Amino acid sequence: MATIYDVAKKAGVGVGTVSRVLNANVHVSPQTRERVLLAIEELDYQPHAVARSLATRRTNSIGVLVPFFTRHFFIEVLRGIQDVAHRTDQGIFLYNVQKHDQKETYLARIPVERRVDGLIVITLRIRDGHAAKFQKGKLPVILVDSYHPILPSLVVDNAYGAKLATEHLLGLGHQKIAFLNGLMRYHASRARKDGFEEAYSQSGLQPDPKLVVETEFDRSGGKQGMAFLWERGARPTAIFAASDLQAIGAIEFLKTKGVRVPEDMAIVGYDDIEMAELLGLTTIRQPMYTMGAEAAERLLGGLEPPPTTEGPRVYRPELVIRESTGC
Amino acid sequence: MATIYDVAKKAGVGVGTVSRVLNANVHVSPQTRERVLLAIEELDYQPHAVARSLATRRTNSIGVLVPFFTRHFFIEVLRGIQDVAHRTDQGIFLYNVQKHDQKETYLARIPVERRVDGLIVITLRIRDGHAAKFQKGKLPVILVDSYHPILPSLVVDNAYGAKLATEHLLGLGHQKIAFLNGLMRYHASRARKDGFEEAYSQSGLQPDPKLVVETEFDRSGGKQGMAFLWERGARPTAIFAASDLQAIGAIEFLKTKGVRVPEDMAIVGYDDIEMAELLGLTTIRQPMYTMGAEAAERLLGGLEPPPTTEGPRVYRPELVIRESTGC
DNA sequence: TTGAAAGCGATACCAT
DNA sequence: ATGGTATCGCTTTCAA
Repeated sequence: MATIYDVAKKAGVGVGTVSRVLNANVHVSPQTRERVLLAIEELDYQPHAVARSLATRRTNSIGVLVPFFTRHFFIEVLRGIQDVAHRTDQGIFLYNVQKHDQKETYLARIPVERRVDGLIVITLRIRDGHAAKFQKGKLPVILVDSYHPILPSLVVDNAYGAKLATEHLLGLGHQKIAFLNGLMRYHASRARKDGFEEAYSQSGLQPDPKLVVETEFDRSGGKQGMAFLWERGARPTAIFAASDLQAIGAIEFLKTKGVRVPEDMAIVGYDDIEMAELLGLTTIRQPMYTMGAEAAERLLGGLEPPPTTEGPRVYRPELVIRESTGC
Repeated sequence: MATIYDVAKKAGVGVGTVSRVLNANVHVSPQTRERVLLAIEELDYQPHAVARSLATRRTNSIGVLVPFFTRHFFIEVLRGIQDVAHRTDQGIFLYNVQKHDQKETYLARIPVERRVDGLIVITLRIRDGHAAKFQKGKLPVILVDSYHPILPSLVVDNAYGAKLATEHLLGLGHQKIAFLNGLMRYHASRARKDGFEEAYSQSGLQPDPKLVVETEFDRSGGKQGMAFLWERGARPTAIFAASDLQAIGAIEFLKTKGVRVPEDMAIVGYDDIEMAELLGLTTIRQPMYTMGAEAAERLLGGLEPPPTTEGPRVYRPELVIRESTGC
């Protein structure tokens, strides 16, 4: 494999000159540049990325720390990241977290290992200890769909999303709306609860606590949650589920009871996964691609100190109306 | 940031010794090892990955070149790769191809840039020129769901998959089976056509060419393909679609015609995407996770010269029977 | 067992 | 404008 020395020798110049040509440095005469370029061509030379990184102290790549369980969300965010990364000629280093301890080891290692110039953390919650280290350390970090007061964060307004969904249902004339929320240990669930209640109170109505249940965000969560409500005797006319998967699970359960959507029951999901469109599920869409792109842009653009006081960048989700709410 | 020199100084030893401790080299006395370990601890030292790579000429990471359009397939394969990569402490460098020219630039650059120790190419077809370069060059490559005679390849037996699907339908008594195939420029489509025909001929029947159509692998492809057959007057009793998305598109079209699945029409898809389970779609499942894991294992395990004569490793897909074929 | 020094392949400063 | 050389942070001989 040819090195910069081989090129220099072949072109009859010093390595410094070759480097200048490589880096589009102005201080090189057209003739020499030509000679160097020729030598590069003949040797089929390409600079060694690792050596270059060591010298420049830049790796030209960003790390993405991601939990695999958020497939759809992660894929979309990743698409956004990838687009701007590619545009700016940056590589993407993937740190996937499948088990909890992986997160810890990664978080401890990535900053010191310095294999990447910056890190985007998706969905994963960052503890104060790590946050402080990041802030002190020189590795820029940005959180997507996760929030920490001293780190730049991009979050979605969950309360607003829930409010949108609930208002939509209330606007349709529904008064008995079941709420299949996620578990309260997730911040998203708590925020969505607020949004749900706010929509109700603004309409002058009261939500029925008997129609609220908390389950896992997945399909069986929705199924079980709905079953639980049903057994309990609840007979809502509409459902707001905190995830599309929960909504789908609920629909599955309802089907066994002969309840049709949307004829007998209106339903709104959350996430706008691929299936939502297919099933005609009204849902809340989050700007995942945009968040990924903006995260990458901010990471690459400015490595300014994190704007601590600024608070997180908050994105507004939108309501996507489909057949499941009978329109 | 602490370097190995800081550690050496603090421990009162040479950098070589520190390096030996770091790399679990035997030639170091217990006492010195202790001292070094202590210094490392106190300085919170971690070796600089880039510098280490330059010295060892190993990056401890593998590249994954992937087209984003094969989302589900790619995600599953990636999960397999990630599992073994993590186990062997390797990083994953993601090269995503969204536009065609990206593939070319990546393929040209990755080998010389040497940012990774090996490369896994997913689904993308490799031209002879690149293949030859890879074979000559020192960067090990392995193809998943793609085949090139001089490169190690992991492929799925598409003919077999199609045969399984068709046999299933024939076994159910269907004689007029529509085949929504992919475009013939894809190898997969050609192989599946073979499998489709083989199943027929083994059963002593003849497929009706009027029931075969080639479309894109996506949902609208299925919709349009089915519409095309329908307009043409075709009235099959069953459908074999070359992708789940095509199957779903076909179902959507059929719904507009009042044709119910599976009552009026049996249907088999291909891929076993998430939605397939949800919709109760009988389909063909490919061992994606396994292929990813094996690809990574082979890449990391042996960097032996690619077994040219060996031919590709062929995986057998399996039939997953669900409600859409009325069982 | 250990320390010193020579790479690894680039960049960047300092002379010229 | 250009060449020479120190430097980046580590590994790995080579002596001692």
